[in-house]
Amino acid sequence: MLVRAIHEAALAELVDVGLGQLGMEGIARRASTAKTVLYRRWASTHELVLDALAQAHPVEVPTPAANDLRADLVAALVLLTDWMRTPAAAAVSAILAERERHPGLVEALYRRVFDPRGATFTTTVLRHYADNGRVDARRLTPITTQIGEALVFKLAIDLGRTPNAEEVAAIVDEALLPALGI
Amino acid sequence: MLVRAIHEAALAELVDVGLGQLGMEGIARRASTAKTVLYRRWASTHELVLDALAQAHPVEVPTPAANDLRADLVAALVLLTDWMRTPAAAAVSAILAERERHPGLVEALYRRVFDPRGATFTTTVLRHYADNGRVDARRLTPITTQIGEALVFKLAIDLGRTPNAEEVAAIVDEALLPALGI
DNA sequence: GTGATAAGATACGGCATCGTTTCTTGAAGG
DNA sequence: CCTTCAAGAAACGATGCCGTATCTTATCAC
Repeated sequence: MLVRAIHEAALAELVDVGLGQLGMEGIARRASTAKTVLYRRWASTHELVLDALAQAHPVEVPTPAANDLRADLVAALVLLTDWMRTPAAAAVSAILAERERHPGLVEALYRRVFDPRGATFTTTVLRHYADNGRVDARRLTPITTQIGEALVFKLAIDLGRTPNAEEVAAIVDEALLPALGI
Repeated sequence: MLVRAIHEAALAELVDVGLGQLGMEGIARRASTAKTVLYRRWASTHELVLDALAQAHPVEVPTPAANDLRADLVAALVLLTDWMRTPAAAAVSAILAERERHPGLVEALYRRVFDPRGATFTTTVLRHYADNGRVDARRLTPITTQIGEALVFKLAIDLGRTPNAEEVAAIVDEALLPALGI
């Protein structure tokens, strides 16, 4: 489908040249179409990108097994790293990087893409175990629920690549579980 | 001094328009000088920005008191949040955001600005206490030494502002100290 | 006072993108 | 077969940045 090709081209172009250099001309080139076609449908590159992200494959949701906290946490964070390797994630990070310069775009991104998709990765797991009494609910603070994601992001920045399964396991063992009192 | 004004203008312009839109023309406008002056000294906007960052005020170094681990960790992270509020930090984040698109620039940034400045914030403190035997040295892994910084960055992203002293203290109490076995 | 140097202003041709307009091509539906 | 509508191609004037060249002005050293 034409629209699908344009969506993919928009995200790929965004990742390649960055939000600051993103233009209809470049997207049209990459999609092998004419920019007339783009202007007929979208008023700006920002709207086009938001549309592309809204149509992108949704993120998988962790399904806790309820009897192995450590494995469920690792699985949730591996889901996160898997998503981080998708083109959509690269596009999202290119947008979030420019939060200061385009606050409206970031806000629209949350409203149209993220908010309709519930909670974050480890939070889903942690709430599940807290409901079962296997984790002290008082330990679930705005800090502790972010440890896993925070370290995944930090390692991704420092290493220049997304953490692998062993590194994710180390995050769970060395940082997350201790903070839960385990 | 003229060069100083140009350096400040370069960083301010970078933060305002982003690395993708950064141009000599804009920097010259902001510094109230002529393009000619810039081209006489610097070959590209990237070199100019690197120069500006190398000249920027260096980051303060934590000085552990050696008898209060918690207070020293909080102080180290507060130093980090203080630095994050400087124009230089905003410029650095604008550059790191485009790591994928300008790897050479990021590499030069590390080589010319960061590497000459030793270790990170909490690491300095943690190594100090490990040397004194007050912290189990085996607990100092590539993961645990990054917990503080990782959560400061994550909170900064999620909140859209740099964490305050109470939030930093919560990071230390709820995540960092437990991971150290305390 | 004179000479040297850099700041600063202006203009240049070249080029790319902007958003729009016009026209051609092509495929589907009746 | 023929009509219709969107895709696609090409060109438009406008704008702005590129990097350079030219010329004037201001500030020093001597």
